[in-house]
Amino acid sequence: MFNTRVKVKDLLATSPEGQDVIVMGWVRTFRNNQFVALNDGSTNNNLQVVMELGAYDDAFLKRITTGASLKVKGKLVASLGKGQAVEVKAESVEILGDCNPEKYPLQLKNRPSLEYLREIAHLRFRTNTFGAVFRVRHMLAFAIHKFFHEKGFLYLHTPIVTASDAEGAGEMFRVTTLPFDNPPRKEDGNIDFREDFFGRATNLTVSGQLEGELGAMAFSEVYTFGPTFRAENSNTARHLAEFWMIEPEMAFYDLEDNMNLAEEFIRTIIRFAMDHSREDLDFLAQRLVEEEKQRPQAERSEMGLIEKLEFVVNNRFERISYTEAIEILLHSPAYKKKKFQYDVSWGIDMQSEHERYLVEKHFKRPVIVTGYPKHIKAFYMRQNEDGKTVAAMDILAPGIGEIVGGSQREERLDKLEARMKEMHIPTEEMWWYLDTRRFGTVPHAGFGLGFERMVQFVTGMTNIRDVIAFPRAPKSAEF
RNA sequence: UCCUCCUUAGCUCAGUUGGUUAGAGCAUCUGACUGUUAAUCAGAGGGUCGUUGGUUCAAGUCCAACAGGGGGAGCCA
Repeated sequence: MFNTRVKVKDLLATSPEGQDVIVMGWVRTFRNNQFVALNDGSTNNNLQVVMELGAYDDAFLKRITTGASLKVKGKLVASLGKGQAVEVKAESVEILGDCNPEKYPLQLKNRPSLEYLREIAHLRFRTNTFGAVFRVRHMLAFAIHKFFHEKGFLYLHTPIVTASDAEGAGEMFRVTTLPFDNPPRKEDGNIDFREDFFGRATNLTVSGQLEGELGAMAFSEVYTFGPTFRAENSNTARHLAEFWMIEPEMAFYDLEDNMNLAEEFIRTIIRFAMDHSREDLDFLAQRLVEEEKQRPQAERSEMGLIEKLEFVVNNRFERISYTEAIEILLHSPAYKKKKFQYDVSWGIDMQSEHERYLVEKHFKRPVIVTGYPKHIKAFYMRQNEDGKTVAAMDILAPGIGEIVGGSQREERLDKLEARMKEMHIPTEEMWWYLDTRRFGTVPHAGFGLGFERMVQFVTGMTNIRDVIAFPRAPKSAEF
């Protein structure tokens, strides 16, 4: 019976002919004991419900407070007021849930800060900003599945709990059922994980890539899209301990195929969000304009949010080699004026300041950098003929830095094993991974994309904790 | 983890060279008004100044430690 209701978004797009409607939602504001701005999360726009003066007693009217939930039956009519095209003339109003205004922490007229809203993350979805952010997040997630599905990729669910093999992607969260106070120990004093639930040490996954490669060796093209965990003590606006990552892995792809896919992927999902979440993106763009007004002129961005997204959708990404990137940095005015804090030379792992210079100052667009020195990259990346570099590619985006990291994988067993030994990665434990190179190996490639960074880029939100529903970060796991 | 800044009413913020009873706007409450659009108008209540310790005749104000948060860096997605 609740499903006889019509969503606010649909009502606002309906031509008013006095038809009977049922609408439910939460009160945003209540003016003049007559006008309820009702919101149900389907859009940031509120539906105006008009309650006839004198038709309700005072005690009832006092219960219609910001945050209270209502069921309204009435007629959809053309609005007499100027702020909206349609409104509902109420015939009955039922309060589904009261909301004590003296205790309700979300009084929207107070313009609460993002930091405050983070402390009430269970309620922040009811704000326009977070309403828009999470609808856009949803639209991007949907676009991602749509993109890969239409290309014939198989959605592979890689495990959340993994054995502690050397994947080398960062600090891990341990998964165990052993007692903390007195765990079983081996003779040498170390904890005996043979006694643990899985009979070995296990952790939360830091990447689904290796398992993704196994899938690609049968299905040709797969992708994973799931939660990923890093126990790094990172306190920044672009790191989380729990985040969502998209990792496609493709057989019969070389590095160029990989770049082409990554670029098409990014462009396609942004286009999709612009086509299907335009209202929310316009709202977020306006929010950014207001935010920028608080900043000094020099720190303001050159492009608005919509312009920036249009630009990315309509322009090719710049593609340069690592060696060219170093050359550009060495010949840059910033380098000559000693503006960089960290020195530049071939072989360095580029710092944030270097990446930002390339993306934001030199090219002013997303940049794909390829051919990194092998000593700063992972063991599984395909070694180039020069003996110094690997077939890696990073996509750097304005404002957030590295958004994609990928490579063509080393498919040659001898080269891969030699590299693993050099990097002290135990080949015995990785027998299952090496089997793909033993039995019908093929050239293949893939990349990883941090979903929250993508959402940041599209929504313009500067703190990653504001684009995930319940952020997990050092010293922070409320809700 | 490092550097730096911040923490005053429910929220956003003022608070002078340390000085008597800590302020504003909004929110909330009471009343007025009633086609409003962040409604408007009048009035009221609301504070252990993050915590602990120190300096001083006197601390919101100075010092230290700790906690939480912002910005930047490292690690990375």
